[in-house]
Amino acid sequence: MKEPQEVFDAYLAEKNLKATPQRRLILDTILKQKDHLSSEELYAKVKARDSSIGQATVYRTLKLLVDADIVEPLDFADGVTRYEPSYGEEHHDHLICTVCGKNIEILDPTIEKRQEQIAKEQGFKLSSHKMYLYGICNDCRKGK
Amino acid sequence: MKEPQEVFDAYLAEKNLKATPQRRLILDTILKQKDHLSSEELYAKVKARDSSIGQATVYRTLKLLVDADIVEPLDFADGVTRYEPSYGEEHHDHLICTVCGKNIEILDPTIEKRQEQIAKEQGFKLSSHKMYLYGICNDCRKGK
DNA sequence: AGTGTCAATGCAATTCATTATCATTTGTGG
DNA sequence: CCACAAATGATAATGAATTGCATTGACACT
Repeated sequence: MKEPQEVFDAYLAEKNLKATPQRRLILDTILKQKDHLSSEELYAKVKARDSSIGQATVYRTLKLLVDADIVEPLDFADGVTRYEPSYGEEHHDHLICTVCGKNIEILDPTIEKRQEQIAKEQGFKLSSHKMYLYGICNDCRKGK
Repeated sequence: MKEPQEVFDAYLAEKNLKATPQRRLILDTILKQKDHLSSEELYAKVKARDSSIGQATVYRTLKLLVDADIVEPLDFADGVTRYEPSYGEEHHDHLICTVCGKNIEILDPTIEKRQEQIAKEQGFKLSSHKMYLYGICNDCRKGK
């Protein structure tokens, strides 16, 4: 499989956009991260490596990465959009603790299959889906 | 079954809050609406009936209605939160056409059950969930 | 009716994430 | 190496949502 960086370069070339050091650095920073980063957090990490980079560039690059299917936006219902690398990763959904913010990745074939089926029944060609389960985790329930 | 207005009154009474004409008017306006309204749109409709009502009151009342489980917030990923009456309605998810914006309400017991199960397996007490299926509807595929 | 209390309101101002503007700099294909 | 479109960083602007505040209103008790 191709490296994410190569995929990004190809995407940029195809769109007649430029491969700049900033863009490379931003992608590299996301890839190095296991967690789901908000653009704010990402900006902080990027800035630590090159303090001259501006917020706007981070936002702009994130958009490109999402469009290039290298990164996926997540909505944990706390007002900020988070991102995770998606290129080469298996699709998964999220189970989120609304108290501590902990989140667990889930993958359930039963659900995935039903989703496809439902869409077909309605005459839709499914292109993507989002599923978020919100709840309170064990620790937070005990911690009361 | 009780009327939504009664439920709201009961909720307000329990919380030592007041049943004001503005609040009643806002709830009434939502109930009269079949579509999913953003607070902006709701504000416009409310203002048409009583031009003295302020935006903030609409926001504040929506929060109360959500808390009272009379109304449910929806997130169609377009930056604005929409609301729909949920009291007395069966829970459902949404299948959205990314071309024309059409959205179909779906309800699938299989998925609902699996969601509960998954949460339990992870030690979570599920409080809510969101599931959105995005695709292209029959009409829009033909219309090409 | 008068008064005390406290929530509710409308307005304006504010917050916060995200986006647009713009002058300047920098890749990239020729 | 050049020309030029695209990218950048700084900053201003946007837009949804929230908050502060002075005023108003509702209700209970006298």
